[in-house]
Amino acid sequence: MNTREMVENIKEEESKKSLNFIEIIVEEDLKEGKNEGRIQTRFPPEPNGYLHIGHAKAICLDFGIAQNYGGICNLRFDDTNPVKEDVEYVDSIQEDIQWLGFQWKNIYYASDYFQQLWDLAVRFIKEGKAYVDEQSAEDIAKQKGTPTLPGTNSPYRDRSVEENLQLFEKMSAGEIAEGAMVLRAKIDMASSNMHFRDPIMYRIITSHPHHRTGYKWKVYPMYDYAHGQSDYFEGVTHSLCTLEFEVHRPLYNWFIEQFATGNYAPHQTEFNRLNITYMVMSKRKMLRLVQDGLVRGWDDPRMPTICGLRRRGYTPESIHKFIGKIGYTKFDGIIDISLLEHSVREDLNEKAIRVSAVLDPVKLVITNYPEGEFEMMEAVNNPEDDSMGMRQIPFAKELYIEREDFMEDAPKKYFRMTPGQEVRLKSAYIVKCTGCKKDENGNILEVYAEYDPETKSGMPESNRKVKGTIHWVTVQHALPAEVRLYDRLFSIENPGDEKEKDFTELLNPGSLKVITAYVEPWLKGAKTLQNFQFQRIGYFNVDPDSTPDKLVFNRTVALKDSWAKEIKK
RNA sequence: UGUCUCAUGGUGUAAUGGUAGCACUACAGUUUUUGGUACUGUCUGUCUAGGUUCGAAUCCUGGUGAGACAACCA
Repeated sequence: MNTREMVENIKEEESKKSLNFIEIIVEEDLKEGKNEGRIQTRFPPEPNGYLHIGHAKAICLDFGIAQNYGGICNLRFDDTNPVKEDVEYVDSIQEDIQWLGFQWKNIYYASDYFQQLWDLAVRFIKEGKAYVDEQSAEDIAKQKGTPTLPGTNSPYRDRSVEENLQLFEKMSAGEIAEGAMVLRAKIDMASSNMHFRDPIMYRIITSHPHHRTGYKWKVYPMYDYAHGQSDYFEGVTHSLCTLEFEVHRPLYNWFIEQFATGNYAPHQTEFNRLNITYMVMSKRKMLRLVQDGLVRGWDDPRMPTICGLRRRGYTPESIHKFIGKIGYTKFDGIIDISLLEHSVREDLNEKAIRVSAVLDPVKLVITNYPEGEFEMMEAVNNPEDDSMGMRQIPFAKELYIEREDFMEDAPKKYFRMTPGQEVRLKSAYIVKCTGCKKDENGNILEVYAEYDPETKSGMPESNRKVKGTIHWVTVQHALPAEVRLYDRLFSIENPGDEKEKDFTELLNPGSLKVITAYVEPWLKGAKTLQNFQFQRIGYFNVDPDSTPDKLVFNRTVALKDSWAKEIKK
């Protein structure tokens, strides 16, 4: 293929790649010359919890759009509610975004705009578009009506501008008790959109310090008021958020229209939020898992948090692959978890060193192998990638093999160790099983086999066709390691029951099993969070809990396993 | 008996009036120093009834179904 053809191919590939509906909107805006061809997005988390896989979807979009269309993406903390927020979360959010491989242009805080927002609120009051209400929260809720019934006006709705101004000043000065007054926008209590029924713009919070401004402010702006204005202040062109904010959009626009001048206005577009089968993904529930001690922390490998996934062994690339597969639409669906698991396998298959680890050991004695001797075998690190090289592993007379790799009376389709059958010991010799020793209850104590010295891996005779290959470690050299078998991410068995019952009752109870396994001796020096594939078992990484004396592995995900069914037949 | 939004195989997603395609799952086969990986194949789809059009998944109308909205949360 010549260069021109290659270029044509690439062009063709590019044109085949279909755009999602948001990219189409962006391209159209660009074509129409909106905002002078400027593209600006933001990722606006509230620092009240750790980022999870659902945020990764938003992050990939916010940062991705900016990257692909020559725009910028800022990180903005939506920190307008000091009751729930903390610097701990501010730090973890930054770490996780960077771990995913994204870098914001600027870092902003909604709290940076408190003065600006307050001044603007005063302007709203002066223009008769806002008023101070001193009813209780219950009364305000009652007057709000229901989605099918219009609301009624507050008795304080028609205060004079002067009085409103005075009261708002008092609220802001800390002279009014928390909950006693709020500032509301004066819109339409009969609107068919609940959010237009005089939404609250400011509430008093004096009981909690703000993580950045301390006790300086006594009143804090609400989301609907603060978010759109912040977007406007920053020059955001595309404000991307999830579907549940769809009904907020008219209000988002209304607030901006009240004061915006010129041609520029940010535009909100909503996409479907990420749902994965069985996965617990609400911040509230995740907080409970942490607080109730059901997990070891936000980075517990069963958590769907970014840091949990990282500790579990997920790579940033695997998460990108996953997000790339699910797409952005307006359809509120639920992704099968197998797509996520496939994405990690796909990535780790190319990166993880293959390692022998015996999880449920039974002793195999090579009866014709010299006593007390051992030799080093060369093992391929990764058959998918020669550049990952080879490693040396010891071989000796006494080995551990997987208990399930021996069957005394085997069915036809069983290709592993059974008396009279040849099997290959991975990277070593072909051996022929000769029998086993059992206790009085029929439990297998030892398995016996004879090796063929001509079949050492790499020698011509080793090319002999043998149906089965099994993994092994030597009794003498093998390293015991703690292996944490995480079934799945923390999951609920039956999401349908969620509303009826306490969700902690619905959690998958068997999601963590800790066992001791025997691994290749060189793993003692393995680095934390490094990924391995344990032959035929799954992908594992070295947990940060490991010490020089004790290796700890987490199972990232099991290998796709089709042979259990084969044997049944 | 409100407003907004959505509806393509089991799941997710393309086709932007012109051949319904891709991925996951499931199943079958080929290769293989692990039955993994890789490759090949099979099954399965436009919610419904009308209309516009030479032609509709796509546009229009009516049904049906699903989700969001009634926090001093974001």
